[in-house]
Amino acid sequence: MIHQRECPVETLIHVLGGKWKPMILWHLIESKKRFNDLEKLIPDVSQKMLSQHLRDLEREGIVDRTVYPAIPPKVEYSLSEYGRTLIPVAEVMCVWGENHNKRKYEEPAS
Amino acid sequence: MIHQRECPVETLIHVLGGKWKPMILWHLIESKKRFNDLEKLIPDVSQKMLSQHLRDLEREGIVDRTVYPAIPPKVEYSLSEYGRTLIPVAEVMCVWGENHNKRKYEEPAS
DNA sequence: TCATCCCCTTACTTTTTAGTAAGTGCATTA
DNA sequence: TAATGCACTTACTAAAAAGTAAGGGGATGA
Repeated sequence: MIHQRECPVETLIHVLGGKWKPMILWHLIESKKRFNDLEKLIPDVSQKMLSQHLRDLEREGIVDRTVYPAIPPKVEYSLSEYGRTLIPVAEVMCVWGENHNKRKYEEPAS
Repeated sequence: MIHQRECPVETLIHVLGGKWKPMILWHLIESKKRFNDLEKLIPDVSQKMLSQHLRDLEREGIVDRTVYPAIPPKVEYSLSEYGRTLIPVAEVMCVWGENHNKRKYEEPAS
């Protein structure tokens, strides 16, 4: 039975690969956030992209969305239990990325 | 001194994020390959994308390109020493990605 | 009464990425 | 003489991702 639609590395890249997704997750690691909070924390993101990426992450099970029936609306986004399994992966990626940036921008002559 | 142009997770995604890059690297882990070999190993890639991705990876220092002055031309691509530092990162990504694919395609009811 | 707050969605445009098809150069092979 | 092999590049088209701007709905505060 073949269920694997793509290379697993690509799968992860697809999950994390939106322009703002790493930033969104970064902020959600710290604590749950409201839509408005994320807008302020990620100054250049548009509402459209923020909601699109949040929906993507929700669909993948990474992010939980909690709606409080109130007016004005209140919605909270948080990293799901499953989403937390991404943290160590992101850390490894981060270390490599940091080193790569250093290599590119700090030691161009090496 | 601020040299960091982007979030390091994005940096890595950018390096690995072309449609065929993970596949290219996967094949180069095993052994060096010629352009032609890669074309055969990755059946759906076009020559244009293959050479573009190889040039990207070369520019980032991941892949070494060796030209043998012969006719017909002979060019070999291999993972650089530096490129090998990506292997453990890719492994971690792979494990998460495999699990995610399983979750999506094998246990949709959970 | 009007603006404000919150959490979005929709329509449209621009930018980025990928795909398609054809062409290049030179030696060897048929 | 013509086709083949290798490693590409170029011009053009299509598809995907992102950006921009505007709207909506209903309570609350000025």
